[in-house]
Amino acid sequence: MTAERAARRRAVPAESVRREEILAIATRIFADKGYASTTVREIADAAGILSGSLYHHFDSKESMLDEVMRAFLDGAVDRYRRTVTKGGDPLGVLRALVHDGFAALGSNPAALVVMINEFNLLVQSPRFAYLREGASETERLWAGVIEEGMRTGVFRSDIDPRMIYRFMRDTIWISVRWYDPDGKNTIEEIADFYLEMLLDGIRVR
Amino acid sequence: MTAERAARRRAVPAESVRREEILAIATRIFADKGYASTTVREIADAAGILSGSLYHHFDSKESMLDEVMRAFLDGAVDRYRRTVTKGGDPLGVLRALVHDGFAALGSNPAALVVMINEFNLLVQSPRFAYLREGASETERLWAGVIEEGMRTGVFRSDIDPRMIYRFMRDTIWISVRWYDPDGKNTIEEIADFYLEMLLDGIRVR
DNA sequence: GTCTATATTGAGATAGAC
DNA sequence: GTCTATCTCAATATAGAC
Repeated sequence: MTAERAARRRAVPAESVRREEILAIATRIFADKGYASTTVREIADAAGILSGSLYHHFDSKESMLDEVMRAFLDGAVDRYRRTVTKGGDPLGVLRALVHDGFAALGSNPAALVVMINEFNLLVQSPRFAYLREGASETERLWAGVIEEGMRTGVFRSDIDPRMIYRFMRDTIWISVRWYDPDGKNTIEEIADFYLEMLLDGIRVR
Repeated sequence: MTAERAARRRAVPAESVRREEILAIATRIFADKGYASTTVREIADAAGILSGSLYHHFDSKESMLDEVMRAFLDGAVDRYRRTVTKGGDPLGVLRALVHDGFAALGSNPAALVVMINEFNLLVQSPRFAYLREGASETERLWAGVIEEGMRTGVFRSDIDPRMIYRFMRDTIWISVRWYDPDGKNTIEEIADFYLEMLLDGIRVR
């Protein structure tokens, strides 16, 4: 009942296909120009309607951003949770997590660009507090696997596991800035290149 | 004479200490809130003056951003150029470049945050075309060293050198988001941790 | 679900006094 | 070098017709 009441508070049911179209358009423009520099008029233009008509679908410009971020973060954290719950040897689980991260990137690059660009600004606002929670849970899941690998002697333990986690998270996420879906490497190949580099390094021994 | 004429075209000589103070303040606020979401009134407030008075020092809000980015990028590229010109074995040069990158980060974290956050938006504007040139020269310098290392058999050559470069550049730059100048690790220590990870990997063999 | 028309606010920037 | 006062424009959002 709570969900039903929440849905009624919106301008229109969340399942509308038109709504999803507009949201995808908005995400792309947010990614290209930055959220603050995007005007509702631009979004409306790209959707082929007038700016006022947007407010039939959404409460505000901020609501659009909110939905995009929530959906993307939820999707990513879900993947990580499932992978860690499934369990296995730390090396295999870490490999799977890296592939999860790149898969989330590939599933909606524009949404990830927006999240990376706006994260620091948004976590300061109460409305976007869930971003901090999602980031915390992700760190717990990833760092836990790295620590277990250190305990069982699979990973070297002379570097702070949380620092390793941060370097990994940032490296994977930020690659969305140069990743080209139509380029010569698939997202899985890039994930494997990264894993090669991460696990064995670039030096010949 | 050209430089003198250019200086006169500005509102006030570029050497003014007050000017540099205001620029540092603006940089910090740009980094915290994003350039587009920062108002000239906020900058003026933080500087203890009224917004109109800013225009005695700067032509526009965009001019402030321009000066910050230009100074930071020039400083970084200068370091890289010097290091590569000095030469040496590829492994040593790459180590030095990584330390250069982290040193640039440490020299002005706020400016780097602004550059990372606004880069994609700004390179689209003619005024900020120099960003693209700086990025290109950096890529040429770094990728050249990596390629030489591959030729001489120091680095593995089964991964595209430009992909290695991108992963490295992004990983170093983006760490400014969690780097804490008052934290327990110095910027040199973080650089060494990163080099350990990059060169030999995290897997025990 | 979209349009017309408009209310309202807040932004960057300027002119001239001190 | 800063302040007072203000211009001008563009942005989000709303109300009601179709």
